[in-house]
Amino acid sequence: MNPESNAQRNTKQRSAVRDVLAETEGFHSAQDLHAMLRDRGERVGLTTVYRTLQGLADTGEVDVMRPPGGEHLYRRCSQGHHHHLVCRSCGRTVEVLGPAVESWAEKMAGEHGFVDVSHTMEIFGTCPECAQKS
Amino acid sequence: MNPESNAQRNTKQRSAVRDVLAETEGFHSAQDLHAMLRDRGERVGLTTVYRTLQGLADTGEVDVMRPPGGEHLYRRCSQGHHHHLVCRSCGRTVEVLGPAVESWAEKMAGEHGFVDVSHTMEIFGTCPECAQKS
DNA sequence: TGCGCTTTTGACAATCATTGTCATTATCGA
DNA sequence: TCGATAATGACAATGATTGTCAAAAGCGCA
Repeated sequence: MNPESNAQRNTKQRSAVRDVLAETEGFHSAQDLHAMLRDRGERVGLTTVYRTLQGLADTGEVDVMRPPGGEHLYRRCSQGHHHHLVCRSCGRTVEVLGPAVESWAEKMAGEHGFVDVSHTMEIFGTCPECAQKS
Repeated sequence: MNPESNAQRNTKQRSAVRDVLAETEGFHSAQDLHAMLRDRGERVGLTTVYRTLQGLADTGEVDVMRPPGGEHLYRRCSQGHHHHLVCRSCGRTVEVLGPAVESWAEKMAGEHGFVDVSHTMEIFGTCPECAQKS
């Protein structure tokens, strides 16, 4: 009956996942992160990694990206909403901010009576270096 | 050795897939479309549906959406770029136009020197009716 | 129009990320 | 410290998508 059920317990595994996320740059798949944890000697089950990431994604602590043709990629989310500009050749990622986009999305949703709104946006392109190579 | 190998042959199956797409509104999964084709008496393999959809997506004839937690959804692309407002409960879809978003994406990409830019955006929320039910 | 090369098809198997299960373990509040 | 309860993790299950390859169909050319 607890409305704000903060039943989030603080476990070693959860901290471990947070730690790797904090110490790595860029996006990584759940399986990647799992492998990193094993290399560090942490003993964390793959299932747990998945569930932890889901939880973190729910609370907005991490970003999730679903690139075409692949696994979900996770990344420590710098607080605040933002989007990504991704090079489709080398995978380089640039964070971009677009307050205008945020408010536009909200407005659109509002006009149609939608509530509890979220949105995803990704920009794909070829970065300067990759463009030069071809 | 043909550089522009337009080796696209015109088969019954391909037309059939195009036809269902043309005559249905909204998004449908590959499996959906396959089922519709069977109902019509068309004899098309599931594998072929997948491959045809991929091809159509490559040429930009159809939209692809990857909602969280599910299959890919395909839709005949109404010419012109647009985005979608999707109810995460009942799946209802509303098309929304946002020229501002388009140009913003282009500008952002340009500022970072990215070329050959495309982008995806989806807005998720709960539509008025579903919100009332809960 | 008929022939042959090449693409396409389609049934089935294989893949693989993600989720479900459930007994065991660890955490947190009292 | 103790007990209720959430979290863990090994494993199985799921299910969409892709690979395979022999058989069939399209298209260009004579």
